Amino acid sequence: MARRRVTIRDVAADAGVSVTTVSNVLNDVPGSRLTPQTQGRVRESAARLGYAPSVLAQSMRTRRSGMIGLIGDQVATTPFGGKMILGAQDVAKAHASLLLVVTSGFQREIEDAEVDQLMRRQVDGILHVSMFHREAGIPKRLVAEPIVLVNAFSTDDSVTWVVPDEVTGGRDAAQILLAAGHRRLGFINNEDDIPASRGRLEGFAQRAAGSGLAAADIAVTSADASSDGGYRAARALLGRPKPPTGLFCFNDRMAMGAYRAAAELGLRIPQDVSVVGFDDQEYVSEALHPRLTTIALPHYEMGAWGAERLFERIEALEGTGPAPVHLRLRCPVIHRDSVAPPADDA
Amino acid sequence: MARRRVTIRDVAADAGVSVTTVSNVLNDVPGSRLTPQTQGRVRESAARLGYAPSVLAQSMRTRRSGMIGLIGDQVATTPFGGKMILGAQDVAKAHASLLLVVTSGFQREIEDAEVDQLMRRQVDGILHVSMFHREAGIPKRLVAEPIVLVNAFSTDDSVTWVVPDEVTGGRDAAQILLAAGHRRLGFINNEDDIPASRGRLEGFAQRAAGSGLAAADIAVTSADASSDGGYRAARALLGRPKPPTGLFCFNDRMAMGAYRAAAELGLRIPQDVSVVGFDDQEYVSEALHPRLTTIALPHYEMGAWGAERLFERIEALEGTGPAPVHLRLRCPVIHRDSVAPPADDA
DNA sequence: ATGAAAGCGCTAACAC
DNA sequence: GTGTTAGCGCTTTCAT
Repeated sequence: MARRRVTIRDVAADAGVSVTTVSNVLNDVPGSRLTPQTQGRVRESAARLGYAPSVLAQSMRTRRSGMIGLIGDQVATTPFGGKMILGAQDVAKAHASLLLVVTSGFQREIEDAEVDQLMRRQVDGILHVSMFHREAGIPKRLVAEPIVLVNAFSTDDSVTWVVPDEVTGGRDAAQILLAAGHRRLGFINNEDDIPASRGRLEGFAQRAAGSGLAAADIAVTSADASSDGGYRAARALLGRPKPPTGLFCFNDRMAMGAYRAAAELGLRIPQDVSVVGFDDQEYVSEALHPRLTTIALPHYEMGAWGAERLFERIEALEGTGPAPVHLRLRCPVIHRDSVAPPADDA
Repeated sequence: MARRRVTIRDVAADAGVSVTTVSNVLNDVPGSRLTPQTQGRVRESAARLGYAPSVLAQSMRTRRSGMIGLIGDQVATTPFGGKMILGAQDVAKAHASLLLVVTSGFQREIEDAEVDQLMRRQVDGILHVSMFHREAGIPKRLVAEPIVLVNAFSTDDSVTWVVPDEVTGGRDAAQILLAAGHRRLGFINNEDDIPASRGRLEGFAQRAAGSGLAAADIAVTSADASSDGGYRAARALLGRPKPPTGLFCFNDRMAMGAYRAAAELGLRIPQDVSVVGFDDQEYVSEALHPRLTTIALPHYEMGAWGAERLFERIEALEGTGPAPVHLRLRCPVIHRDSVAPPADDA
């Protein structure tokens, strides 16, 4: 991008005014009273010359780069990561900012180096986004800088973060099944002990217990969070003497396995078993047949909310910004075709 | 990120030398002969003070921002887009550069505005990446700037681009089936007339015809490129009197539908029908049962290759860069479990 | 109502 | 071997 740029000087010369004036009219600076004629002349020159201010030079003076850094563990590669990026990007755009995206790949060393890069480029703030809901420490150099955690939380209360509300999600899943009339529920959880599995279980168990169901009618198992894991667990669960008629799966992929298990057992969905997934994963929940009823993760919203909070802190420049906020964002229920009332003889 | 930065001046003062010396040491400038002692002192001061040069200031002087712009139609959101970004990012990193990612959402107006943003920020070059293989015009303001098209081609020969080699992919798909011994082939194509559907068909037809099969034994249909579309087409195809034993689907999602059709028809995969997909879409090709044999799209590689070419052009600064190159990148075959020899009585 | 000039942090001629 | 200095393109006091 070498070609000689048009600078503010060129415009000034062309309009026969000083650079100050050009700057003042183009940024319509509050205190300055320019005659309409001058303004007109300047704008006309700028337009005719195709002048576009150098953001670099501006940043240098104003000490605001108009960029926010987005550092993710792997975020760019994952289908969900993209949504968070998009949310952040849209908000950044509204604040005349751009996103500088870097990836750390979970390694602290790389993360530090990337953070370094971002700082050297004077980003105005940092969005630290995680691929999956987890706890995250923030690099020591970043405390005191504007930063917000997206899809991750911190035990350090001074940092702002947003995560999905897994508990309510689990509760909603149970509720969908209960509302359809199911009296024997099953939950196939992820065997990894992570916030998502813990939260979804908590919500599910809470709601199920609160429904007056006998403990024997609430089955919880866990398996590898994959299609195969879901298949095996569902196979076992649905093969029991009095199998659940309403099945909640930790995620859509496990639900995919459950579909296969049901088919092999001669069980139709939703006539014989109802299934609820989680994640609303593109190309799977829609592609399954029947289309999967599921709970969506609010990725776009988390990205957008995080960016919004970040700009708040940035724009409270120098001053003491707003107090840190922690948000558990509601996971929307997506009703599709995999839930129906249980068969009468169930 | 307001906090007073350590500048080169601070280091110079601390080390008792001039800023030039600091600059020379830290960038180990070729022509300059510094005593080891000076070097040591400077480095020590820099380290102790935690000095990190301002990339902004550097860019201003050197007229290189160390950033490349990545503009995508929707790229950040899609699972494949992430891979391209990652490829580009890795290469950028190797060139001490960062990616400025913007999204145009297919609207020319927005694209122009975003490009504008990028230019104003003095990106060193632009990667124009498409969500799916297509033809793309490049914004008029960008001719003459370093730019390369990723996953898109241009009829304008002066621009460098890279796309997947769909034809060879289609040929490979046919080859997999043929090699397994199938003598009745079917291809469920995407009904949209796009480079991917055209190319895959061309390759498939070519190879199939070259195998000596009777035209009657080569069935080609097309449908909506979704799970449902695949289902319907497969249902029709496999329901024929002498159905194909080897089925190639335009993409993995259609293959997903074909699995369902086969199941309903009482056909086992791969014993009764072999299936080959395309795209190697995460979470679907692996999650299907049996795991889907497919042709992968080289997204990461396209991103990386494109970035590499871009840096070539950028680094051939001012001089006449290398001639534009056009590449059709081979799509790797992923052998999994959905292909087997046809049953003897087939 | 407009302009001169300082300076943001750095690099690169050019002196010494 | 090392230092002085002039910008890169812009914003912002402070004069006038």
